[in-house]
Amino acid sequence: MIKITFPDNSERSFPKGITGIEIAKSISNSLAREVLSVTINNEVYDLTRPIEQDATIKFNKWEDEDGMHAFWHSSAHLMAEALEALYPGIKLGIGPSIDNGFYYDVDPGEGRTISESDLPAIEKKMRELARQNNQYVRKDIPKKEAIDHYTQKRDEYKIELLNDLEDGTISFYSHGNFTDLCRGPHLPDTGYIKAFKLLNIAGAYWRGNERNKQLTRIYGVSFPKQKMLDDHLAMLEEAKERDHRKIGRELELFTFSQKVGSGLPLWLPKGAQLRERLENFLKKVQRDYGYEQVISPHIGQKELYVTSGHYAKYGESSFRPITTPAEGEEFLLKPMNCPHHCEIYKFKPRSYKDLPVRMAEFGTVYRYEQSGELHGLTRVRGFTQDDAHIFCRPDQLKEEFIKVIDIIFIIFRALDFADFQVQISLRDPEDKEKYIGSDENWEKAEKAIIEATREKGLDAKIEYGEAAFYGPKLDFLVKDALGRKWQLGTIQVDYNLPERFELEYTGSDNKKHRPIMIHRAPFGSMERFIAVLIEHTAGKFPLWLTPDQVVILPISEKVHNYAENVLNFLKNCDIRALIDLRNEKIGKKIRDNELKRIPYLLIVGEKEVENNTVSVRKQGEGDKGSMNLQEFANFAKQEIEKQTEEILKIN
RNA sequence: GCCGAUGUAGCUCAGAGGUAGAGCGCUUCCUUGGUAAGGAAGAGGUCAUGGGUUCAAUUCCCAUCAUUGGCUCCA
Repeated sequence: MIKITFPDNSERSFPKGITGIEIAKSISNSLAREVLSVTINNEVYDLTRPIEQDATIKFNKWEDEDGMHAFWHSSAHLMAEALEALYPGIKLGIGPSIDNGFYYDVDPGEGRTISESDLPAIEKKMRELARQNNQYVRKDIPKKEAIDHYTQKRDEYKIELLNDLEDGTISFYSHGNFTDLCRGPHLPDTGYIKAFKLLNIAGAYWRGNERNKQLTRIYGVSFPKQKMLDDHLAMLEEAKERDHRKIGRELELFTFSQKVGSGLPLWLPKGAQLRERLENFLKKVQRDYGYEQVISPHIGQKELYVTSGHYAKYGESSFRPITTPAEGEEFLLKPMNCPHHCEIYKFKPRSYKDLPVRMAEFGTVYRYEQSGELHGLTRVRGFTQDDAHIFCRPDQLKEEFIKVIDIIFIIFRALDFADFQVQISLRDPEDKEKYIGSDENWEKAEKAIIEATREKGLDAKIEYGEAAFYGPKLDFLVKDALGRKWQLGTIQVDYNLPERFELEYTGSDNKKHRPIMIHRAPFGSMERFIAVLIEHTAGKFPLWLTPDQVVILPISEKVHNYAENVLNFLKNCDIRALIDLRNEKIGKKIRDNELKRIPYLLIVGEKEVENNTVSVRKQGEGDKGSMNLQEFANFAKQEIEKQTEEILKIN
C-alpha cells in the first residue's frame, strides 16, 4: 500500500501502482470526468500512469494549466497521427502545447507541401481518429532502442533530439497506430478531444535556428466542449475586429504608402493629433519629475556609433551610411538617441551637484527591420521613441530608477492598462560575448534593477539573454486583444556608454567620476504604443485623448443655425466638436457617428432649440436625456479632469 | 532574410482564357426626417508592376514589389 496526500493535507492509502484516474474515481465520478492530468510529487503524470510510492497528489482540470497542456499536447499527437495517415513518410519534428493551443512541426518530404486548404481534410481525419477512443500508452524504452526505431524510420529530426537526451530510458507514447518520442503527460484516450480547429500553417526553422531546414508548422487549438471552441473562435473574430491596422484606417489615424516605403508610417491628421496629445501628457509628467527636453538631429557621424558600439553590433543589418558628396564623410540615420544625448551631457563639465541630469526627447529613429518582420505600427522602420536618459551618481541610481517606474505606472493608469507583466531582462550567462562591458559593471547594473523592482513590490519574471547589449533592462509587457504580449515601457541601466563616451562629473572629493546612465521609454515607441492602445480600447479612446470628442447631430436643416451655435459654444469651452450637416435621417447619423467611435453625440431638434438644450447620447450606451449647454460642457470637462489631472495627483 | 498565402473601385469582397461586377462610401436630385442604415440617378478600375505562353492574358507561367500568417531578428 502507498500513502497519498491530497491538497487539503488529508491522507488515504491505496494499493501500490494505482493510477490517478482511479483515485479520482474513488472520490467522485464528476471529478474523474473532469480531471485531465495529475501532479504527483510535483511531477505531472498521465492519469493512467501507475503511482509506485507515497506521494502528494493534485488533480489538474481544464482550468489548471497542467491539465490544459496535457489536453493540447495530446491534441498535437492526434494531429500527427492524422498527418501520418494522410501523408505517408512524413517526418515529425516537435509538437508541443503552447499558450493558446498546440502545433506540430513536420517535414512533409521532398516536393510535397501542406497548405491552408489541406487543413479541413486533416481535421476530418483527426475527427475520425478521435472517435476511436484510442488510449495513450506510455512506454519506457532504452535510448538505443529508440534510436534504432527512428533510424529505421529515417527520421533524422527525432534522432537528433534523442542524441541530445540523457542516456538511459526514454519515454514513448502510443495511441492507435501512432507512436512518438515524448515526455508526456497525456490524456487517457483520444475521445477526450471533442472539439478542435486547425488555425494556420507557417514555416518554422528546425529547432528555431535559421541555418536549419524550414519545416511546416501547423497550429491548432482544441477544447473538451464544442461550446468552448465556438467561444474561442468568436474571441479570435473579435480580435480581428480590434486589429489596429483596420481601426487605424477606419478612424483615419495613419496609413502607409508603397511609394514612401514599407515600414514608414504616415500619420493622418487625427492620428497625429492623438499622438501629440499623448506626447504632451508625458511631457507634463516629465516636467513634474525634473526632466528637460532636448532636440537632436536625425543623423549622426558614423564614428558616433562606432564609439557607442552600435555600429559593430548592428551596422551590418542597418540602413547603409549616407555620405557627403565631396568628402565622402559617412553619416548614419540615427537608430537611437543615446549617443547624441551623451554628447549633450558633455557640452559642459558637470558637478556632482548637477546630477541627476534628466534629458528627454521624442526622438525619431530609423532601423532597418527585416522585411518579414514589418507589421502595422507595431514593427516599423521609422518610429519615435519617448526617449530620455538620466545621468546620475551611483548613490542616486536606485531612487532614479524607482521614479521611472512611477512614471510608467502613471501612463498605464491614465490609459487603463491593468493587465501587464514586469520582466527583468538580464544577460545570458552562457553567452557573454554578445555584450559589452565588464562583469563587475553588469553585476552592479543587474543588482540595481533587481533591488529597485523588489522595493516597488513588483512581481517580476527574470529572463536571461533578453538584456540590451550594453545593459540589463526592466521591461513592461501588456497584453493586446489577441492575447499577444507586447513590450511597451522599458528601463535600462547602463554603465557602459558613459565609459565609451568618457562621461564625467566632478565629485565632492574634487576628483573625476563616471555617471551611470538610465535609458527609459515609458511608451516605448509612439507607433507601437498607439497600436496596442487601439487594440486595447477597440478604438474607443478615453475622452481626453480621442481626436473628436463630440459630434452635433441636427435633426433637420431648420436647426442648423442652432447646431452651429452649439458648436461654437463647445469650441469656446475647449471641447473638440464636429457637426454632421449631412442630409440624412437622425438614425443614420447616429449609426455612422457611433461607428466612428465618437464619445458623445448631441442631438438637436426643435425641442432643443426651444429650451436651449442638447439631447445627449453616449457612445455605446445610448440616450442619456437632455442637458442644457453649460451643463453638458461641465459634465464633459469633469470627465476629462478625472482621466488626466486626478491621475497625476495620485502620485 | 526564410517558408506559405494574398494583391480586382476609397473600403470589404465576388468573378472568368474573349476588354469587369456587388455592397458600403462618394457626387447630384427627391425627401426635412426624433435616438444604430429613407429613396432615386450618377461618377469611379491600365484587375500591383515587368516579362513570357497564346490569335487573345486581369485570368495560365516566371520575376519583382507590397501586404499578410508564422519562423529568425529586435539597440
